[in-house]
Amino acid sequence: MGQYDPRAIEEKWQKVWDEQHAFYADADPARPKYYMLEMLPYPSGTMHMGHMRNYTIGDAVARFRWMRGFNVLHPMGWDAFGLPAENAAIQRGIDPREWTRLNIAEFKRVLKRFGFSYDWRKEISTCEPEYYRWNQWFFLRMLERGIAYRKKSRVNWCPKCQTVLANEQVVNGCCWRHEDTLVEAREIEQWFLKITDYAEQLLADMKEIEDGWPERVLTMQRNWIGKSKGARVRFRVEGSDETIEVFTTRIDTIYGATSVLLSPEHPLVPKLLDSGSASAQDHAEWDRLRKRVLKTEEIATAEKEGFFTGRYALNPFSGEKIPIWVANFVLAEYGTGALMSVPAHDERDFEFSRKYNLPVRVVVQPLNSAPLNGATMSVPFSEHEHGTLVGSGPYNGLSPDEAIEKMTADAEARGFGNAQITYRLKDWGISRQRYWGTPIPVIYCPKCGMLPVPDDQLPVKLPEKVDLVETGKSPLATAPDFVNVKCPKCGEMGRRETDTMDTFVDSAWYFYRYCDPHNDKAPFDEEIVRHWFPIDQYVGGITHAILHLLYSRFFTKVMRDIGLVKINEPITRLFTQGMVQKGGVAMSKSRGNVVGAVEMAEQYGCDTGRLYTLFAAPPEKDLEWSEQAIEGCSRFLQRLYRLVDAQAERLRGVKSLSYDGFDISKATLKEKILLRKAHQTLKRITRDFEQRWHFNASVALIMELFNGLHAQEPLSEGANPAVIKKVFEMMVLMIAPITPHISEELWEMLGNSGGIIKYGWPDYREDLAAEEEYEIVVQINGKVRAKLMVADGQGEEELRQLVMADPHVAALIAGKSPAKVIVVPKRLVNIVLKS
RNA sequence: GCCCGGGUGGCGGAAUGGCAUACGCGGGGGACUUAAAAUCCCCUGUCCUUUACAGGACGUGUGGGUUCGACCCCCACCCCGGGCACCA
Repeated sequence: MGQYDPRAIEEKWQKVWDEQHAFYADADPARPKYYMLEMLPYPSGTMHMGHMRNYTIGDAVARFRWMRGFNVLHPMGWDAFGLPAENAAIQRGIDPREWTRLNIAEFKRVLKRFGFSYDWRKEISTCEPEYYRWNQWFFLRMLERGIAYRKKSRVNWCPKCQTVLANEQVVNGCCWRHEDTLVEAREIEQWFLKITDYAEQLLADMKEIEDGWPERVLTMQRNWIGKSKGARVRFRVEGSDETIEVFTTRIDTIYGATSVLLSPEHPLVPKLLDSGSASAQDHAEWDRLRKRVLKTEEIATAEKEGFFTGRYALNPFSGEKIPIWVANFVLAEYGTGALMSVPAHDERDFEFSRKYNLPVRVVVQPLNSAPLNGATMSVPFSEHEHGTLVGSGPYNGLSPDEAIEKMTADAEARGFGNAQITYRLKDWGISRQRYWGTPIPVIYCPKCGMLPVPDDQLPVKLPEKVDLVETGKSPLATAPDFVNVKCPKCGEMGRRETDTMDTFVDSAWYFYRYCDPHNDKAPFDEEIVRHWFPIDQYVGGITHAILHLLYSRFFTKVMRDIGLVKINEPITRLFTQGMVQKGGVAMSKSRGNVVGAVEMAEQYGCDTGRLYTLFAAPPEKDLEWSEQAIEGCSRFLQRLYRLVDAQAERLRGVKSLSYDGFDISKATLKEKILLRKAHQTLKRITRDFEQRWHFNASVALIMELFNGLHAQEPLSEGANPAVIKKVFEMMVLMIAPITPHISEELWEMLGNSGGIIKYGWPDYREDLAAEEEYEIVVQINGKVRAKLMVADGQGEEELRQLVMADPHVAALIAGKSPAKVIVVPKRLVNIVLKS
C-alpha cells in the first residue's frame, strides 16, 4: 500500500513530459490545430495563487484538446519591459536587465512547478533585442504608411520629479511620489499611432467575434470607440470674418440654441476676448478655467462654470444673434471644441443656462405628454423619439429624425455645415520618456530632418549602464553613445530619438511571434502563422478588456494591410476569468494577503491547487481562497489515490473492458450501475470542457463518480475486473486535464504505459449511458405527490396509463377526473385536476 | 446618470422550463483507538402535525405576469459588484 506523495509524483511526471517533448507543437497540416493562449505575465515579485488561475484554466483546456487529438500550440512568454524594473533600478541601483531576468527565472520556476503544458521552445521575452527589433520594424512600416506620426501633445509633468508621468501615476491631480505637488499640463512632441483610421473597422469587425467574446468586453470596446453620428455647423461671429464650428448630434434642435459655448482651450477665445468688451476680470476667469486640471473623480460632479465673451454668433438657420460663452465643461479634444447650447433639450446645457439665466427655448414638443414651457420646465426633454418640431421655421411639424436628415442636407447645400461622424477614440500615444522599453527607431539629422533607421540597422539596441536618475529628459538622452549617430542619408552627425515605446506595443502582437519565435529575417513566417491563426481560445483578466485587446485587434488590421496576414481578427474566442481573493479583496503583495504558489504546491501538491482553483467557483467568477476548502481537495485526491491503489495490484494485469461485442444487458447489476454512471459523467464533462467551461461542475461530477465507486465496495465482488478497470480508467482520464500528475501516476498504476495524452479522451457510448428504468415523478397540479420506477421504452400514452393505474396514484386522485395529463418521457407525469 | 453582471442552506456553489439545494466546506452524532490525529459510517433548509413510522406547509432578493409546471422566460422594483461617465 503506497501513500499519495504529490511532490514525488509531480516531479516524476514533469520529468517524463520534458523528456518525451510531450507538448511540443509544430505546424502539422495532417492534424487539427488548436491555439490556446493565456495572457503573458509581467514578471515582477513572486507568483501567487491569484496568478495561477489564468494558467490553470488554460492548461486544463489545452490538455483536454491534446487528449481530443488536437495539435495544441500552448506557449508562454514574458511581458518584460515596463516601469517596475526601472523603478527598482532607480531605488536600489539594480540593472533593469538583471532585475527582469531574475524575475523571469523565478516565474518560470513556478510555472514549471505547476506542470503546465507549455512548449517552452516558443518562449519569448519582450525586452530582448530579438523581440523588440520587430516592434521597431512594425513601427517603421507604420511610419511609411503614415500610421505612425508625431504631434505636440499634452503630458502630465511633475515639476519636482522633472519628468513626465503616466496617467496612473497621477493621484488626485498630484504626483504619486509628491502628494503635495500639482501635476502640470505640458505640451511636448510625441509619437502616435493612428488607430482612429481603423475606428470604423474595429467597430464593424466585432460581428466576426461576437459569438466568441464576452458581451461586456465588446460593449466596453464599443463605448471606448464611442462612435456618434451628427453634423458640423458653422456659426459666423458677428462683426468679424471668424466662424465657430460646432459638432452636434441634434441639429434638429438648432432653433433652440441660445448660446454658443467654447472650450477654454479653444483657439478663438483669445481673439474674441481681445477684440471685444472683455474686462480684465474676464481674462482672469479665462486663465483660471484654462489652468484648472480636474481630478478624474471630480469631472462628473464639478460645478459648471463659464463667462460671456462679449461677442455674438449668428445662427445660420435663423440668423438669430446668440451670445458666445466660454464654458469649463466643453471638451477641447472632442468634436470641434465648441458646441451650440440647447438648454431645453440637453441636460448639461440646461444646467448651465439656468445657472447663468440664459433663455431656455423649447423647439421639440413631446407627443406623449403636456407641452413644455421653457421658462418653467425643470428637466430638459432630451429624447429624440416621440417629439415634434416647433418654433423651427420651415421645419415645424417634422419629427426630430426627419429634421436631422433634412436640416443636415440643407446645411450642406447652403454651405455652412455637413454630416459628420465623430469618435471618442483618440490616436494611441506611444512615446514614453523612459528607459526600459523599445527605442523608437528614428534619427533626426540637422540637414535631412527626421529619418527612419534603415531596416538593416535594426535592432536599435537599448544601451546598457544608462544613468536613470531623473533629469526631466528621457534617460536615453543622457547616453551620448546612443544619441549621437550618423545620418543614414548624408552621413552628418544626427541625433537618435530618445523616447521609448509604450509596452502595449509589445503585447499587441506577441502571440504571432510565438508561432515562429526565433526568426531573424522577419517577425514571423507567414505560412506558419497562417497555420496556427486565429487564436482559438484566449484567456485573461477583464482588466485588459479595452486597451490590450483593442491594440491587438488594431495591430492585426495593420498587419493585414501590410500583407503579413490574411485575417481581420486575431482572436476567435476570449474568456475572462475572475480574480482570486483573500478576505474579499484581490490577492496582492501590497495588501499582504497572498498565498504563494510554490508554498501551496509544497504543502499540498500542485494538483491540489489546480483542483481547488477549478472547483471552488465557476471560472468567470471571483474566487475566495479558503484554506479549509483546499484541505477538502487534498483529501479527495488522497482518497482517489487510495481507492486506485487498493485495486491496482488486482487490475494491473487485467485487460480493460473492450466494447467489441459487449452487451450491457448481460452485465451484473454492479457493472451496469458503474458503467452507466461513468458514461453519463463522460457525456457531461465532455460538454463542460468543449462548450460550457463549468469546471467546478465537472469536478463535482467526478467526485460523484468516485462516490459511486466507493459505494459499490467491495469492488472485487459482483463485477468483472475488466469493467472495474474500465471505470477506473475513465475516471482517471476525465480528471487528467485538471490534475495531470496524479492522473498519470494512477494510469500507470493501473498497468498502462505510454502516457495519458497519447491515449486520449475516453470514448462515449450512448448505449452504456442509457438507463433501463427511470424514476418517474408524479405531480398532481404541479406538486410532487409520488415517484415510481418505470422501465425505459414506454411511449407517452403507455407511461400515462402506467401512472394512472398505480394504486397509490389512484388514491391521490380519489375519483376526480383529470382535466389534463402532461407526460414528459423519462421524467415526470403531471396530472391536472379540475378544481 | 447610463451600460453590463449577480442575488439559491451556516459558507463556496449545482440545477437543456420538469424531484430546488448536486459536489465540497463547516456543524452534529457514531465506529475504530488507552487517547488523539487520520480514516470510515449516519444526520444536517425553515416551520408544523405525529409516541413513532410517516406526513404536510413554506422556501431560490421583493411584487406581479406567462405556463400543466418558473431559480430559469416577461414586466416593475430593491440590494450588491463591476465598467463608463460633462463625448454635445
